[in-house]
Amino acid sequence: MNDGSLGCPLLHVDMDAFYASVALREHPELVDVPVVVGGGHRGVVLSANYPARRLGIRSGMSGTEAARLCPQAVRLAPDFEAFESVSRSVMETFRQVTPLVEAYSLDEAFLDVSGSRRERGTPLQIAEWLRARIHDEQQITCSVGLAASVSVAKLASRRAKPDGVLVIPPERVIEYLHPLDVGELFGVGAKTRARLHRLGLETVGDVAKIPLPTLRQMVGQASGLHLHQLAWGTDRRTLVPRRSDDDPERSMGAEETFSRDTADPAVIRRELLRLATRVTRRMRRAGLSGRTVAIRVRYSDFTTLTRSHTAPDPTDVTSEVHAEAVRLFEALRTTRRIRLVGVRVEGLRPRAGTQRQLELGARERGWAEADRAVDAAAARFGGGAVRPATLFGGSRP
DNA sequence: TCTGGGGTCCTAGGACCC
DNA sequence: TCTGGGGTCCTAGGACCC
Repeated sequence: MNDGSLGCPLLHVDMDAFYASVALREHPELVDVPVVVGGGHRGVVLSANYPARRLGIRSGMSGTEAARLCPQAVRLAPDFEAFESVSRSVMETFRQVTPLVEAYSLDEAFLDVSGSRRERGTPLQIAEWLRARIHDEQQITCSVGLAASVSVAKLASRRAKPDGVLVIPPERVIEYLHPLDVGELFGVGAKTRARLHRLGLETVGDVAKIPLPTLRQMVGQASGLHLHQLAWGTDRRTLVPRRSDDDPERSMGAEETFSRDTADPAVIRRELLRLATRVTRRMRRAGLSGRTVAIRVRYSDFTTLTRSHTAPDPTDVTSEVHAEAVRLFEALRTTRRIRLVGVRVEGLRPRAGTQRQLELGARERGWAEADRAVDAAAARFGGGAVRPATLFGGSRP
């Protein structure tokens, strides 16, 4: 059977208004009214259902603006445990079709079904089967783009939304791509789009016609080549089936916007401790440690800076990461009001067994043991059960 | 009382090494 | 008395993605 999808074995599956759709399963009476997930005090909209979108509400928009556009919209708090649980189930459904699944985010995945034809049919048949399964099992809809390359499949799913499928066969890629605005390309955001427009390049076709060396001069070596390939639909990006132990996360971080800006060093140190605790706990759970500690500081005027320090040895010890974060912060010698702080550990690698433990002095070994005890207690009694003493009693900033 | 939180990758300059 | 020239690491910033 040839339904036109045989040359398009790469699928991009994208859940429609994912967080809102999952949240609405618990509130069927709200499906036809505008609903927004997130967007509380100082927050942004994480997801909006289609009635809300029709009023101009978009994810990423500030809650204030969403409320202005639609004061009567119902606001629901995000339930990430529910989102993650639905996401895991959906990814499992994908893996029934092919092991080549890249879980790109909670609500998106790339699938390579080139090896599934004999058992499962054409790519288009597979796409429709998946859409039906997900709808039956999860009561949410998704859209699927099919193409010969990852980036074109990604564009196709966007065009298929909501609740649709779009096949872009290889011989139609150019005619499909070239009239699009450059900003539609995967990887071209607002800044690059504006820059390209200023250079007279408005459509994908405009970019395609520029000689590669000229393009590279305009936007840099790597982005130039990438952009050129995207514009011709020839990018060679392949699926990354799943991060494994050989390919761990490269960094882990946590950050938080204060409910009110603060210049109080004690409040900031305490927040750095909360964040360091969160980050290192996740690192230890994943068996990772890292040498570089970075902090991020956003002032009330939204200017943002980062400072980092790389130590000779990796660590996953809360007190060490916190101490470095405080050192970096104090080196700023700032008295300005601060909106957000963040802590991130970079250069993560699998923890080298007990090797470092043997080299540690008694004091450090003590901290590492204390962390493990805290982790164990947190695992039994919940994340908030055991905290450093300085986190008790202090009112949340 | 505009503007979250989690990430990845690239660039550019300086240090340092061979 | 030669404005070499790679390569890697570190730091800071920026763009982008969901």
